[in-house]
Amino acid sequence: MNSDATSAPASREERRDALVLAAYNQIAERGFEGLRTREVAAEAGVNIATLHYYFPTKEALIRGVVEHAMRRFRSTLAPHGTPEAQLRNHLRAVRRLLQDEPQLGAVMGELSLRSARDPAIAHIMQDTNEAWHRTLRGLLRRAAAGGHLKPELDSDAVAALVVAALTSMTLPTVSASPRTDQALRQLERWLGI
Amino acid sequence: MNSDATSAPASREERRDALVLAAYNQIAERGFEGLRTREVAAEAGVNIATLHYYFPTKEALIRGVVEHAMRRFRSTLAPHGTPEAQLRNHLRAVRRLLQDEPQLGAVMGELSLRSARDPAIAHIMQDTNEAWHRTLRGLLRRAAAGGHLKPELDSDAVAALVVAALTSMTLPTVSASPRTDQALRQLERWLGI
Amino acid sequence: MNSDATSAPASREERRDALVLAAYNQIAERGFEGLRTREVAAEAGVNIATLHYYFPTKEALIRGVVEHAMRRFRSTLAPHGTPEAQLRNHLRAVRRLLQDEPQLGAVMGELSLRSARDPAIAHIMQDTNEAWHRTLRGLLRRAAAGGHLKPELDSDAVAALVVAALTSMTLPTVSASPRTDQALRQLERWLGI
Amino acid sequence: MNSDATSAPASREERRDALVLAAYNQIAERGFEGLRTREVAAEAGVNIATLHYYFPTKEALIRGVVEHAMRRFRSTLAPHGTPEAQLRNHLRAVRRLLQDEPQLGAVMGELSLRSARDPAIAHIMQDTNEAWHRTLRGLLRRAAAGGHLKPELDSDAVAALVVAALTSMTLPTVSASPRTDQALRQLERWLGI
DNA sequence: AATGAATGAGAGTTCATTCAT
DNA sequence: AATGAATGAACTCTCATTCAT
Repeated sequence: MNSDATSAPASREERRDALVLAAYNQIAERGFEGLRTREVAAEAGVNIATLHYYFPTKEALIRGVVEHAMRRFRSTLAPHGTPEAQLRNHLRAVRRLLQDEPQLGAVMGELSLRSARDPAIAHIMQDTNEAWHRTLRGLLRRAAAGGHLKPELDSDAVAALVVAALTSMTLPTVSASPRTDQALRQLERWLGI
Repeated sequence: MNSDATSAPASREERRDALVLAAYNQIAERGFEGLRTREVAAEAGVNIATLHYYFPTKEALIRGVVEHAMRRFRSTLAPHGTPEAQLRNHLRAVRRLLQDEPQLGAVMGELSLRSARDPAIAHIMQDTNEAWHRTLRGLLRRAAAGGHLKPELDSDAVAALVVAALTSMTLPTVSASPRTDQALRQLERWLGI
Repeated sequence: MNSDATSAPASREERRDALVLAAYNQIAERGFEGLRTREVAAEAGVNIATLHYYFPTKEALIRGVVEHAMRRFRSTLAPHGTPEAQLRNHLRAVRRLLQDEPQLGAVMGELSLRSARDPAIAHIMQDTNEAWHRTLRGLLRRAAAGGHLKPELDSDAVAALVVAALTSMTLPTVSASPRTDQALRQLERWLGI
Repeated sequence: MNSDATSAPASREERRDALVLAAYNQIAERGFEGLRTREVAAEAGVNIATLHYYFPTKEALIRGVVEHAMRRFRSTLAPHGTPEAQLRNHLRAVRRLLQDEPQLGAVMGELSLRSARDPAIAHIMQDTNEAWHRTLRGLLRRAAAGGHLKPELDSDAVAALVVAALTSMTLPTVSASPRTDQALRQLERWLGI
């Protein structure tokens, strides 16, 4: 619950964001299964009718959450440094992001499952995944060209494997395991970074 | 819809199984979000009250689905042959299972996410994952001991990575990608199998 | 409110009818504007969910009311005796029906207005009106053929005027006027019956 | 939608009238059942809060509509010429008015039904009807006195019948019928005008 | 004089569960 | 063992109205 009597009056954008964030947290905590508009409104400190003033339907609110999660996740995709360093940093950044903000993993997992039933989400997730894959493949190729990576690697296949390994960490079953860090380090060893 | 007027009268066990299977399919198709007991009963060809005769609550029915999914999944964990062959076969068997019975992946994904909220499911999923991990680690060790695997590999870490990679395939985002097979082949290459 | 603790258990058909009757009374009392499913359920002595067990939507319930009102009204259209007597009896029967069961007039008025927005209702009302018109025209012709009516009358036009005059009595503005009976008697005088 | 950016700034009275007219049109189109203040405000090109500045409640707005409709209708009641001509003209004027401005019939019908629940409306409608009746009766008497009408007619009863017949034309069921004009002509024939 | 933002009360509808038979 | 009927609680969404500016 967020109702802070001393907080400054929220602007239009801030209130929208607060609602999206509340929904984001609710989805992380209870899944789409347990997402209740009244709960979201309460957590944002507003009346249920106010929620509908900003988002005409629950679906519209969910689209807001999708955008938020994607923006949040894409922030990890813009590294700098040498390609090898970027690769290593990227693996660790994703891992850290999912650890520091466990909601993101949960929401991404929920969205991934929902994409099987919701073409709009499927499309967005696919786009994001494609961008992610291309970024990784680019890094792998440049690292190989610079002689800092075993040249026999198929950059497409490796990129796909890295995406898969990192994606699996959005699932509690995997991310809760104490061996997940070992798995990532093994990946780094194989990549030689 | 399963109501076959000419079918033999269903035994207690058969009816229970039919209900579990109907629920399993419903979860695969609509997620926990869209699981409706009435729909399950209808698909099993019985009245909603009959469902509650076999499963007092929706939760009880879900526990039945969990058992079913786990049994289904564990069946892939019992390979034979040389350790290297078992390893390779296992990777392919999991891949094939998820392709042939897409419901299993969907349900496993749903269960994985739900385990964050449901300790009972979390416990079962963890047990299954532990068993899976131990099986893989054993194979890796025996393969290494037989000289059929690069000896410098940390079998614990590799097993974790394999589990992660295969688990990621329960998510539509990954399993729908055309590069998933390449990723698996890359894994085989690194393992040297 | 109808909840009679000593009443016999209602059969499927009885309960349906009770709900339709409750809705019919509510529409008469408060108009479509004030029709509330919860109120209807309460008047029929059942839970709101039970109402939806019998009628999936409010619209379905309204269709039930339309049928009921039409059946109720058509019952007046089957007279017997000589054509002149039938005519006279019909005028009086309609008048009496609307006086004894003021709900019917109110509901018919509501339906008439709603037919401007609801093609299904428009169709039903039109059919009923056509049947009514034909019945009256038939009576007028037979009465004229028997020499009991001024032969110069245009039976089509007269029938239309009778329908209009009687229909106007569904409006409270008209039916509440103390001169409505005089108007009907004037009509009889002109018809010579 | 009426928002004309180039129009002169509306005066207090004009804005009030615009809102009443918008409400009048909405009632004609959707009935009291579908009357929404937001829709009215939008059609008048103002904010919903502005509507409440002019009309504190929805009821107040409706009273405004009642006045407007009554004024509109009464305009037909002031004929001139010989009594017979006035009578004939009146019948035709009402018919034409309802054809040219179908909203008026719809609104009058809605008001008539509402008068059963709303004493204020009932009172106004009754007054209007009384005035109408007296006007017609006066015309009938003068026409009879002038020898232009069958003298045996009961002017009170005939006036009531004329009012009833014309009132019925506010109902779509009647006014939509192609025989309404015939009915009116039959009335004229009987009156001998 | 006018508005964007907010809300309380309540609408129709859904759903897991229960009960009498 | 099986069901039709019934329900309490809760859901998303709507609407007339209010309030600060």
